[in-house]
Amino acid sequence: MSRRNEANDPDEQAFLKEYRAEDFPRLSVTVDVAALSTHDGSLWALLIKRQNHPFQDSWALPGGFVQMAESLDQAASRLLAEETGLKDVYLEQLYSFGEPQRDPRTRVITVAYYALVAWRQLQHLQSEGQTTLMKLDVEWSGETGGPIHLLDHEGTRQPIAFDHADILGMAVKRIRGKLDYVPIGFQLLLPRFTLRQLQEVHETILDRPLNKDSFRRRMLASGLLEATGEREEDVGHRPAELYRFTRYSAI
Amino acid sequence: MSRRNEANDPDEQAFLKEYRAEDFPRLSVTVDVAALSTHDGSLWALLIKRQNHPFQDSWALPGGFVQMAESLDQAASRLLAEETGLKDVYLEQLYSFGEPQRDPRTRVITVAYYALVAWRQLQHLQSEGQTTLMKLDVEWSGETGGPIHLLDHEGTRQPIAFDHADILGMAVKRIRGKLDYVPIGFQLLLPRFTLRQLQEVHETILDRPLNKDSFRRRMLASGLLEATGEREEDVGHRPAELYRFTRYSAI
DNA sequence: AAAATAGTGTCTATGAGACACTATAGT
DNA sequence: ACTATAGTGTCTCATAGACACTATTTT
Repeated sequence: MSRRNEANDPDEQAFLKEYRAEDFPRLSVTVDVAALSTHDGSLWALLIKRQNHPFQDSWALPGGFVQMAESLDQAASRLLAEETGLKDVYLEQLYSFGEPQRDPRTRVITVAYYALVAWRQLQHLQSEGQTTLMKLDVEWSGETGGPIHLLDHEGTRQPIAFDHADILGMAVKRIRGKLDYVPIGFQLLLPRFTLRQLQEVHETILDRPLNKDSFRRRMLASGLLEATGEREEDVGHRPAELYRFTRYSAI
Repeated sequence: MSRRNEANDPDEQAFLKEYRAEDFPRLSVTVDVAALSTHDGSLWALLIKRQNHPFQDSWALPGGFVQMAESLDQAASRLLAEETGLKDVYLEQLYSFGEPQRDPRTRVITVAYYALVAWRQLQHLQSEGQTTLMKLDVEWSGETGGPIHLLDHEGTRQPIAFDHADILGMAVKRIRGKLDYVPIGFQLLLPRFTLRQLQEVHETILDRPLNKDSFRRRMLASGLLEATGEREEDVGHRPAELYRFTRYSAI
């Protein structure tokens, strides 16, 4: 971040004293987080059932108001932790949504974030009734974009609050594009993983099969993987080598 | 956009009537636009000299407050037109900046946009004193990212207001990444252009030389170019074919 | 031994870079 | 004719996909 370079100008001090923030339009800013995971060949998102109007009983992303003294990143991290208990996950700003009527209560602009979480890290959350994991039904291929649908465990479509279907669609579009040149697949796996598991994560995100040989070569040539010398256990076939990410980001 | 699906629930109507927006934190939201162009092997940005504190006499991006009834995209388009006269340009949301102290007056979150404008379209603006074009000095290569510096026509560094050096840096990073798979180069050229001009735009954005043969093949194979049958004139060497973009976005 | 997946070696197709060559304008 | 750049043809090299083959575990 660049920093201010004229902080002690007395002229400026006088100006700031006279400045009245109320003279300019002020509106609400929220942060919403699309926390995504992969499991069983599908993308899943963490959602919260709305208890109140508007969109009562619809499903919404965890999120809330940005406080006056916190940055947007801090707000995203705080709100995700407060509403779902998730901490220390890969979190990145996605896009800001600001259609005037997106919230019927008042003008609210939301800065959307997405998080990538290993499925195993979500298992203990699933028991708590407040937050639920739901499968994403993406009707478009590639990076076309557009809203997605939510499917419950029986495969029934569930209603989504506000424009959160657009936010989730944007998150899917973003991670599909990013997967080609940034190793985000690791964020969806435990620290030690097999190449097959990594390939499954990629195939789930991209929603298309990948060539096994080429995928192996590409990953090993990337220099981002490190063989641990350990192997899978109890797998009913030849066990695969376990790898780790050499620059496993602590976040 | 998804739309609301429960608009006439009387219970919800009652709820909305009781809702008081003042009960929640409200802050200022602005939109800032990094309008970029290419010329003479460099990237240029459109800047406005600040007349008032804070950052008096520093250079700032065109921008301003989002009005209550307009979308973010509309605000970006309106503010760019109001402050620079530019209309109908390629405009896309970039990133939202919300460090608590980024504006010393009050808490302001800005949704940054970037615009791509052909150099020729900027020529008539240059005479007006209020807005100025300045060369971008990007100290990092590739998509590393980071703030940039402004250079005036004599090559002297100029001060940048707020965190606008970060916004400009983010814009450069974004268009470098996007150039590989989205044909944004056309936005920086007139409707008819030669392959050499298109290559120069790419080289300027990426800040590295590109292979001529490979570039030609790639562009012609993309299916996005259409030969017009016309040729350059008065060029002092064999004139090149003029091409047009087959899906020239009207925006 | 059978089943299942891990992992290797090799051939081929494709695209990028390099380079030599021809083409066509102005001077 | 000379200069400068446009545009073509071809060779090589790197990488992805395809496929055959071997390796190693559980049952």
